[in-house]
Amino acid sequence: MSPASKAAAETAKSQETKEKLLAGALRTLTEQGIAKTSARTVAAAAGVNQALVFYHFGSVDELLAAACRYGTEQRVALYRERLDEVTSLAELLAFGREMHARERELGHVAVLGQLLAGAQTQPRLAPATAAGLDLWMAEIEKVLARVLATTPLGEFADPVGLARAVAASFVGIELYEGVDPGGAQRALDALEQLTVLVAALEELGPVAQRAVRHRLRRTTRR
Amino acid sequence: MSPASKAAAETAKSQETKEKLLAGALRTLTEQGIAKTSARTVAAAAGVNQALVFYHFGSVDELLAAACRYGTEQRVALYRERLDEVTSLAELLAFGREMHARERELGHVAVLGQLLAGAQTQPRLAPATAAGLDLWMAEIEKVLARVLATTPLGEFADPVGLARAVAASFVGIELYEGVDPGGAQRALDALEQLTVLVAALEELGPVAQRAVRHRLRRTTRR
DNA sequence: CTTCATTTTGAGCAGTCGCTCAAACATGCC
DNA sequence: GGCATGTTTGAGCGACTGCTCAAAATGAAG
Repeated sequence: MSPASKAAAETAKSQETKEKLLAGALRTLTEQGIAKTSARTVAAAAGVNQALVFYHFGSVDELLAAACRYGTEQRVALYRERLDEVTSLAELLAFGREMHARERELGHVAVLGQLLAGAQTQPRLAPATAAGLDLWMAEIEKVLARVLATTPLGEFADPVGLARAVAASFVGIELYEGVDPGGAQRALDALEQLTVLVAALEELGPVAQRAVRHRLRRTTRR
Repeated sequence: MSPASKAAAETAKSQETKEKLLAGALRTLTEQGIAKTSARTVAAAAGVNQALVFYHFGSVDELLAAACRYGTEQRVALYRERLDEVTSLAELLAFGREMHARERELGHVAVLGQLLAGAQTQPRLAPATAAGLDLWMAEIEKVLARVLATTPLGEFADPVGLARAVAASFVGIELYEGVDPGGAQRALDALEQLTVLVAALEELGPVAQRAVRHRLRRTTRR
């Protein structure tokens, strides 16, 4: 019986092979890229027969979609407790630096980048990629909402939109790092400097803050 | 004689076919994605024989590299004079919005995204992609340097790093737009709001500015 | 018209792709 | 043991890939 038709009744053996394939897919996606990620290469990385890809997942695209969710869930679970401790912009920046350094080794963001690029022209990949990103979004939103609540001008910021911007920009810079590592580092430094500038507003006196607030309200009123 | 060996002596006919192939490559890359961009599909889009790809460019990768530079040069030339008129942050934002809307139709940024993702695992694509992006970087740097010079706290910003950040983030958000258009729009809105906040600093009095400057100097001194 | 370099063509090669399938294997129930 | 269920395997199909090549078409110089 093909597991694609019946969602229930997953034996332990089946689940084990599935996870081998998922891990193999992530490894292949990271190390060889989506161009060289095929049923055969993934199966080889997982140490199983290539026909199992279709037995357990139905198609390569569905395997990749499942791998995207699988990998993202792993990462989010890995970072969640640390993320929950973040309450200030400075802590968020520190966390971002740490995560970037770790992800550069592990290459999971590159996986999201590969899938995002692939989804542009293969609509089947889009839902899974969006879902994988949404897992990140939800976490970032929570942290941003918390951090913004403690910022004097935070009321003008949109945590949802900012979370999207942060995640998407992060993927873009990660991709850029592949062709120009030095330039990408400089981009990150510049963004951090910009964030510090925004954070500096916290130390402004009430008069100056009111001036900024006025300006913001004026431009927000479209 | 294969044009790959001799750079000079390009007849008019040869150049015409080359440009057909370059335009075909851009169209295919935009409409079908890098996954379905092959010698045959590009040649079909260009209306010529597929063997000409190898006669004129030597390989598919070199054709894509040339197409990246070709397309980017076209776009930069298209926007340069308008970019030269930009002198303030507000004008830069307006230009960004206009360019984003136009590129969303034409899809050239998506081409850069496709190549950027492809370059992660196909090192041959990396130099051309980086070069194509550098053409943008140079223009953005010039504008940013001009805009920052008129901003009170601009001395703390790095035009080179910011140009990288802007371009890379733009590509990331453009890719994200493919899987979640609404989210991408919200991301852009949030970034614009953030920029407005920075711009609001221009209206601060000298005392408040000195406070921000002090804070910046302290964190910059690592 | 002949000559000759340049450009174009269609056929073809070796390799990879997603996917299918019948047959072998494993495992627990009677 | 027989039997049924679920899992794994290797071979193979048609389609596509990058690329080569001999032959045909082109067009300017003599």
